[in-house]
Amino acid sequence: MSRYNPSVIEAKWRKYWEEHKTFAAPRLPSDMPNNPEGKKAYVLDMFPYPSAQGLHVGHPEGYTATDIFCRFMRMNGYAVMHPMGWDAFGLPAEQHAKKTGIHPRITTEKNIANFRRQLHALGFSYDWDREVATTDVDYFRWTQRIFLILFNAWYDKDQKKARHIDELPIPDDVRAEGDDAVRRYLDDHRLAYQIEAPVNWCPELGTVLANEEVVGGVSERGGFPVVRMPLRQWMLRITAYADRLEEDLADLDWSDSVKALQRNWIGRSVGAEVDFYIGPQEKFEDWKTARANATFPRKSGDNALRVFTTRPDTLYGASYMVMAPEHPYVERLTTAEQKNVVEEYRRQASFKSDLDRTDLAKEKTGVFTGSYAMNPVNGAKIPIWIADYVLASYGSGAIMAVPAHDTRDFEFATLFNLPIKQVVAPTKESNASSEEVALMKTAFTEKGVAVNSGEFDGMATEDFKALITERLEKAGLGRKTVNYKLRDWLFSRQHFWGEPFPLLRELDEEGKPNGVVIPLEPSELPLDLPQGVAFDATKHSPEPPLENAPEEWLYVERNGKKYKRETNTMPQWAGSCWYYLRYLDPKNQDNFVDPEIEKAWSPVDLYVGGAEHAVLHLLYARFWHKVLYDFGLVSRPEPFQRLVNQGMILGEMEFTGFQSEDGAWISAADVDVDKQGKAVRKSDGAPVNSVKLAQKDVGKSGENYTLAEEPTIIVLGKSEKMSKSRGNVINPDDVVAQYGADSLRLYEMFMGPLEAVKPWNQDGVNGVRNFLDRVWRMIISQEFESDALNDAVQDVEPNEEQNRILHKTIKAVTEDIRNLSYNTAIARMMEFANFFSRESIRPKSTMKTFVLLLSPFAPHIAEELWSMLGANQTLAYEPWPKWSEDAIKESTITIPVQINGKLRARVEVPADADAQTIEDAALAEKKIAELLDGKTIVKKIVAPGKMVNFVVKG
RNA sequence: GGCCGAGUGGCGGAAUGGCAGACGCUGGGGAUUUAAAAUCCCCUGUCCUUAACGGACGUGCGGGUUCGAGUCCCGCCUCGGCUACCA
Repeated sequence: MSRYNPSVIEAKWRKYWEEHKTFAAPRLPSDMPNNPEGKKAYVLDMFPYPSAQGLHVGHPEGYTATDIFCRFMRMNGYAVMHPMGWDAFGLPAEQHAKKTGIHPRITTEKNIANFRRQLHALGFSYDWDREVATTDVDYFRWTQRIFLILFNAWYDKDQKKARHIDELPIPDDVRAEGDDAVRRYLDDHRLAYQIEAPVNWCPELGTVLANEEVVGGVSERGGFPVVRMPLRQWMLRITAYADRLEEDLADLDWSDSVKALQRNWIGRSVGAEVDFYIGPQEKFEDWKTARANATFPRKSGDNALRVFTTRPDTLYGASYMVMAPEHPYVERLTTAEQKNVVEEYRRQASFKSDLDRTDLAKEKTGVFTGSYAMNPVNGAKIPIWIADYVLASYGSGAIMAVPAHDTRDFEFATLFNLPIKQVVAPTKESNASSEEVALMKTAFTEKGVAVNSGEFDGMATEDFKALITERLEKAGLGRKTVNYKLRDWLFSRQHFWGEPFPLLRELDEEGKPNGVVIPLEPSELPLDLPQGVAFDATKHSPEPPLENAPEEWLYVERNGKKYKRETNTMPQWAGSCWYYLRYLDPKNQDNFVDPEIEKAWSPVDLYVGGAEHAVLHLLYARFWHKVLYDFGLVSRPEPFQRLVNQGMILGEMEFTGFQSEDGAWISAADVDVDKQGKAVRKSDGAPVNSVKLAQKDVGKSGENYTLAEEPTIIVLGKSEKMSKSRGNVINPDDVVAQYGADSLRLYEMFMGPLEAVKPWNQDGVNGVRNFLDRVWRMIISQEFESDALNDAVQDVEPNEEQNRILHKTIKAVTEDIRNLSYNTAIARMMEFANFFSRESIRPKSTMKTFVLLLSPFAPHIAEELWSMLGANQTLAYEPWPKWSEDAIKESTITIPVQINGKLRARVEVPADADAQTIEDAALAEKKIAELLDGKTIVKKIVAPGKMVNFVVKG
């Protein structure tokens, strides 16, 4: 074997690693030989959804990055936990079942087998004995167990932690009402609770869709109509953890941008709740007196409409109020004259999807209820409207509108001719033009100084906010409140292919659920999905498919009572909320993870995955983890210490030119897109054809790409997301077949920084393959069918220069791996290979060290070269090479000499030369002397070891 | 609209405030070869200039700080991602 042949050596080494269980992680880090203090690295990839399409080049990007890190850490003596598994529940398998009748489990297992084969082919150092799939009954048994923990928990706001529901104090008045009231009270406080919530039902697809699967009122896939209808749903009380989820971000090694994303999503805002009086006008003063003698009530009561505002300082400017169309007070507050319009408006609003309602392009809408409220601070009588720009699900579902200082209210008030009253004046520091503000041309939303606010005039916004909140609180009219954008988590899906809820719903004599829900005992788990459920493509109701489960599964009798199983299933997120724990102890039959093992390996030291999971998955998993933490089931409050998002890999750069019907080129600058999304000529709207161009036909002029032949014709050059429809998808299997897995791994890491978005370039794969070929030739003899080392590889000590280059390479590669700067690490190794390929004597020890450096990146070729260099076992646990600073030091260095900051010459000086020596050398340089002749040196800057700069005059 | 990120050769990209463009791709030239593949060597930011040399300009735009700015500060522009009436 004289030529580098990846297909042979890659298969060989994969087999070796598998047979020797080279990458098996020990039960505990300290179980590993020579690791008494239990140094460990838990390195985790976001596990994939095993789609029918198979692996995509985006997957190996993150997986290679973590694999390199793992291999590096092993060689540094760490016990490494590096598992892989499958996030295998999901709608595609269920849709496939509807079309073909094939059970989702069969489809899923087939897809997993394909993914597993593809990942194996890339030589990742996973401990495959720890593989889990969220669809395994033995796995979701514990997902169900954790759900029971949530179900049996309430959140104690004082202790700021979850506690068992048995410890929830029951108020006396509730207890007095009897067992049923107590039961309802408990259910209202559980971390898992039920509500009626609208779902997106798509009759055509026969399924309920998530909000993100509905675009513009139709399904994302297929474009079928979607209707919203209320359905009983399970919710998880993630909002109880909002503050902790936000605060605990501080200690995590995550990028600021992901932290910011999570903070925005949680959306904490501090403000005040304020009650506006809506009772009979003559009783206003009585009401105020009553309120002043009591504390601010938990609920507003029938005589008041509660609002949330972050700007209580603008209370004097409230000129109307708005309720969400779904607000419970709407009916009561609608007068007889307004009844018809209000009802019609509510009906229209109910048809609109969340997306339609938030379509900002659209004008605001709303109707007057006919009623008025009284401003608690000045008794002003203001009209109450309903409008869908106010959301029922945020704050109290109603607002006080201050059009002078809120852009949305301003728009609405302008449209409906409602009064606009200025109560905040801009200061000198304000960005807004005071002229525009004075002319009421725009809302002034910044901080400023109070005006038209009675006794508070002249106060700065922040001071006024604090003061008025305090006054309102004393008067029983309001209180300081914190609100979150984060909503509770809708945790049920009307799908078959998900974890069944371990819950039973009690039935009354007529066989209807009576509202009592009891959990299964842990000993009754797992609750598997039933056999023999027909996959019906023509489902006519949004009821869950499990409603059609066989009766022996669906109905249960217990203590003489009849129960029906919960037929909703859990969302796909559920399984991914805790998989990192199961990997640690995947076969445990008594617990989801042994606490000793959990404690030893936690937390995940490095977690790598796509940015699309920066919010939901990570927030949900952190939430579950904190619940487990509150119950002492995990040892740390946060699961993922360091997080890195790999950037997306785009398709190859594509050039597009435009031609008119007669074949004449049209510059892209003269092409427009018409309403149908078709390209047309700007001047006359004539149709235009897009033509794909080869790179050689394209040139560049200034900022623009142009036709090489006709530089006046501008063409478009762009890299797009890979997609089947665009036809620019790269299949990793093909790349492996053509170049080898090591080349694919190396290329993906060489493309650029891990976190950057980068376009694919097939020639680049060829480039790294050339590098591996060169490394091979550097060490292995090129003689036909020879297995020998290259004659240049000899058992000698490296000379000084060779040694310096070796140590520089060790240092650079080591530091780059620590920073995950793999692209530059590879560049340094290329320089090494370029240098040593030209050396006629290549010390064997140097070659061996280099092979170790290369091994995390290209493990197959490295193992092969390692064995050719004389080893008889894997290099996976060889000590990582160390560098010596002394070896790197050069005796002389070249220093740039600048005059007025411009490079004019270079001088050679001893590496440790002091400032004076360097200055003298610079002044002695012929060219510098010439340039300085006749000039006055105003200043000399000498940075020893770096540079010299003379500032001159004249 | 808000938040985040990015603008450096033909392309991907490199550069603790100190020699801009490492490394790779592409393109060009040469060596080797009967020829090709493979391999090896040289050149490859723009402009001016030379026999050789040499010089000017150059990191999206405009300012600033500094002896010195791709890097720091202020103001813009463009592109990408996320988010979207959250009171």
